[in-house]
Amino acid sequence: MEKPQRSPRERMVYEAAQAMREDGVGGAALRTVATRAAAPRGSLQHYFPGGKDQLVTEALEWSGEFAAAQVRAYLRDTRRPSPSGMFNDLVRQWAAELEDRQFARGCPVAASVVDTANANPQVRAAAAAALATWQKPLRSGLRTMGVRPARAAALATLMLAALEGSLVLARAERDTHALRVVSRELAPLLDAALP
Amino acid sequence: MEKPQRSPRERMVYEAAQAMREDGVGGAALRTVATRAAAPRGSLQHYFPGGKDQLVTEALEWSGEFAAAQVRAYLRDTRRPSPSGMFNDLVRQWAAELEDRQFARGCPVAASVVDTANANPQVRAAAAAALATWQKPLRSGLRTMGVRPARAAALATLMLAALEGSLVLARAERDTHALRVVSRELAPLLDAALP
DNA sequence: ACCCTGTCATGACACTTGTCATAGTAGAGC
DNA sequence: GCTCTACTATGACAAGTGTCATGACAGGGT
Repeated sequence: MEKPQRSPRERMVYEAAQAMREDGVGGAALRTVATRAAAPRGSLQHYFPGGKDQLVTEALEWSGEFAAAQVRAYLRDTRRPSPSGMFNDLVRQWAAELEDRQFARGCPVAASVVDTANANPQVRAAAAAALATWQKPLRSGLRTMGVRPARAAALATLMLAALEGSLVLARAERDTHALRVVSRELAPLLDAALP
Repeated sequence: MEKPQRSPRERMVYEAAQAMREDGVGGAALRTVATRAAAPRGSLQHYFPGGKDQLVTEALEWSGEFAAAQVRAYLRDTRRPSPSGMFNDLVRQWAAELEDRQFARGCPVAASVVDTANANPQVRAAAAAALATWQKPLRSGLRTMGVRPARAAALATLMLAALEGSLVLARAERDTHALRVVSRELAPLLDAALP
C-alpha cells in the first residue's frame, strides 16, 4: 500500500487506515493521524464532522476498495488465472508487506472488528461492507474461471477467512510461515473447484 | 467459557480475558476488570505488580490453555475422532457462543495481536505462546489419527487460521454463516490426510 | 501482647483522548 | 474593494486511563 499524492482529506483517511492497522482503532489517535497526514488538527472536524466514527468508517471503505482493486489487478494482469493463483497472489503481497514493515501492520478490517464490533454498530457495519467489497471480485473471478456460483461464494469466504486468520498468526509469530502453509494447503482444494 | 468459582486472582485473569474479547486490549479497562471480577481495585496492583501487561499476559496464557483443553475434550470424548470432526467441534462451540452472546465476544488472542503486537513485544510473545498451546493438541490429535507429522502441523496451522479468520468475518457480519461455510469446505481436505 | 504478611480499600497523580469553541487566513466571484 | 465560503490553526475541557501512595484490616506465628 503505497502512500499516494492526494488531498489532505484523502491523506487523513489513508493515514487513519494505516494507524488502525498498526495499533487498532483505540490506538489510532486523531492527533497522530493528523500529524502523519501532514494535516492540521482543525481539518479533522471540518472534513469529518461525524468525529472519529466517520473517519474510521471511511478508512474501512477505502481499505475495502483498495483490497478489491488488488484482486482485480491480478485478474486483469494474469494470463491464465486460477483459484489457487488468485489466493496465492493475495498471500504473497501480504507476506511481502509484513516482512517489509516487520509485522507492524495487519488488516484494518480485523482491527475494527476486534476493537469496536461489540460497542459500535456503525463501524461494525462498515467493516462488514468492506469485507463484502473485498469478496466481490474474488467471487466474480472464480465464476469467470468456471466455478459454479454457489461454490464461488463459499470459496471466496474461505479465502478471506484463511487470509485474515493467517495474518493474525503471522503477526503473533513474527513469521510469514503460517501464510505460506495456508496458501500451499488450500491450493489443491481451490483448484479442484474448476470444471 | 463458563464462569468458574475461583480465587479473586483467578477471577481477575478470567474477566480480563473476557473484556479483551469484547472490546480489545485497549477497551479492557482495569477498573472494569476489577469490578466484573468483584475484586477490589487495590488487589490488581497486589496480584499483578507488572501492571496491565502482566494481567494481559496471564489472560492469554489462561485462554491458550482453555482452548487446548477444549480440543483435548473432543479427543477424549469422541469414539471415532476425525480431522474434520475435530475442526467442526471447534467451529460448533464458537458459533454457539457467538450466537448466545450476540457476537459480543471474539478471540482474545486475535484481540491482543491486533491491538498490541506492534507496540508491546511481551504481549505479542504471550499471544504467540497461547497459539502454540492451542495448536499442540490439534497436532497431536491429528498424528494419533494417523496423519504424518509434517502434514499434521500444517493442518493444525490451517485450522487455527481458518477459525480465527471466520471469527472475524462472523462478528463483522453478525452471522455464523462464514464459520459454517469454512467448516464444510475444509472437511474433505482435512479428512483426505488420513491414511 | 506484638508484629508481620497478605489482602482490601481509597484517593490522587499525570497523561491521553475525543470533542468543542473560537478565531484567523486564503481565495474566488462579483 | 467586499463578502462569502472553505480551510487552517490553537486553545481548552471533561472524561477516562494506568499507576502510585497510603492506609486499614484480618489472621497467624512467636
